[in-house]
Amino acid sequence: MTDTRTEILHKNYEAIHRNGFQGVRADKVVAEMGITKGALYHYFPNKFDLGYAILDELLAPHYLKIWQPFERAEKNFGVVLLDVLESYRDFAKTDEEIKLGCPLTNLTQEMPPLDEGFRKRLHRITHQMQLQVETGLKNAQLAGEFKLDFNPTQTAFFYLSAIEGGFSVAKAMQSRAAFEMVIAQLKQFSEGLKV
Amino acid sequence: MTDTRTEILHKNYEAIHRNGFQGVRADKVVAEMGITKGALYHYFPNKFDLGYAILDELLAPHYLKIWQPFERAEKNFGVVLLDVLESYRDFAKTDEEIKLGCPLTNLTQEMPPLDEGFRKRLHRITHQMQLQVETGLKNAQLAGEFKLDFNPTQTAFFYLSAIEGGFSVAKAMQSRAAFEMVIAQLKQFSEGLKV
DNA sequence: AGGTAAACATACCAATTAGTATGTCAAGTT
DNA sequence: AACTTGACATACTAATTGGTATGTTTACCT
Repeated sequence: MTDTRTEILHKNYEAIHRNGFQGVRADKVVAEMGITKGALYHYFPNKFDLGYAILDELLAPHYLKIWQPFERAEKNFGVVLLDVLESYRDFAKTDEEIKLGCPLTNLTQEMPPLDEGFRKRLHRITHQMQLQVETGLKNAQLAGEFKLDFNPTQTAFFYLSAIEGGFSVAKAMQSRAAFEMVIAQLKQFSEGLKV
Repeated sequence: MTDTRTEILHKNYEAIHRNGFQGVRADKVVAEMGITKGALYHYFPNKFDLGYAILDELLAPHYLKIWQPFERAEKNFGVVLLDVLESYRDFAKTDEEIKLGCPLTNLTQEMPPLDEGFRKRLHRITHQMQLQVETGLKNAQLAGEFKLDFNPTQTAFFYLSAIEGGFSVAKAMQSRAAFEMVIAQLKQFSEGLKV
């Protein structure tokens, strides 16, 4: 059995994913675990710090890990891309996950205007993801994979946008097929970049 | 001076855009207008119906109008695309608007798991937007603009995803430049589709 | 054995929330 | 002139919220 703090983090992460941060009643979440507010406020001073911990300890590591393969891309850029896209597909493999959408995007829509702590953290995670892709693209370009006139920074933003956007549109449409189509198009797009 | 109901709609729309639906205190919003809850509940039976009215009367018409040019696209597809992208840029022309993000995406992340009425409406709006793009792409294809092997449905989803995703990433990064980069890439992508 | 601190539980509270019940007033309608 | 109706305002409530103050228990340390 996992320790209480970790379980509080995970259960509240799920609740946030389902209801949004503002929709979560943190004490009800822990009550469903069979414990009380006492435990919650023992480990976290308040609701926002609980949210920060979820971002720092769960979300950030998870997303950085998904995009990590890019950092080691060179000649094999195409394979790496397929890897990452596969991770994302795994990430949203059930219909329910499609309906809930991307946790990062969810929070990015909800929180930045409301809280500075969330804003900074979401900014940093997104920035790091973008850098990971950009690094991969640059390495691949140096390795001669891509045309020389292409712009790695722009392309990195485009990859991020298309994937996160695809996740979002799939949520709106409640259709995994929509997400798959975006992935297919993204692969095609990447082929077009090759030298 | 505009009538009270319309003003309630607009002011609450802004509040939702800023705080999310769950974050809006509808009575405070009308209080800032100088009126009271009496007026609010006179025109709308409850908070959700107010939300529905905002979707039906403000958001849906707005988005459908933005994407409408596609429905008349043929040989001029490139021009039409520039038109729509320009509308989007207009839509997010201030830094503040970038920071708040796309109202449609915001609500799409927040509401569908919480309420069926929102879910259906957001689904329908997105679906209609996708159809508009798809129609344009098909017409352009028939007019000989595109390669025959391309898939209009997939491409329509891709356009939507990239644009909405670009908006979302720009919000996370608090950078209009990020949005501009995605738009630039999308234009380039479209060039590649041409015959 | 006595003391201390971590890990919770219990009981409570002040503020806020959506929503309601009732009242008022001006503009038509008959 | 009496009556109705639409357009609000005022005052209230029941439920919920995040958060706190105060136990209690168990493990550990000396």
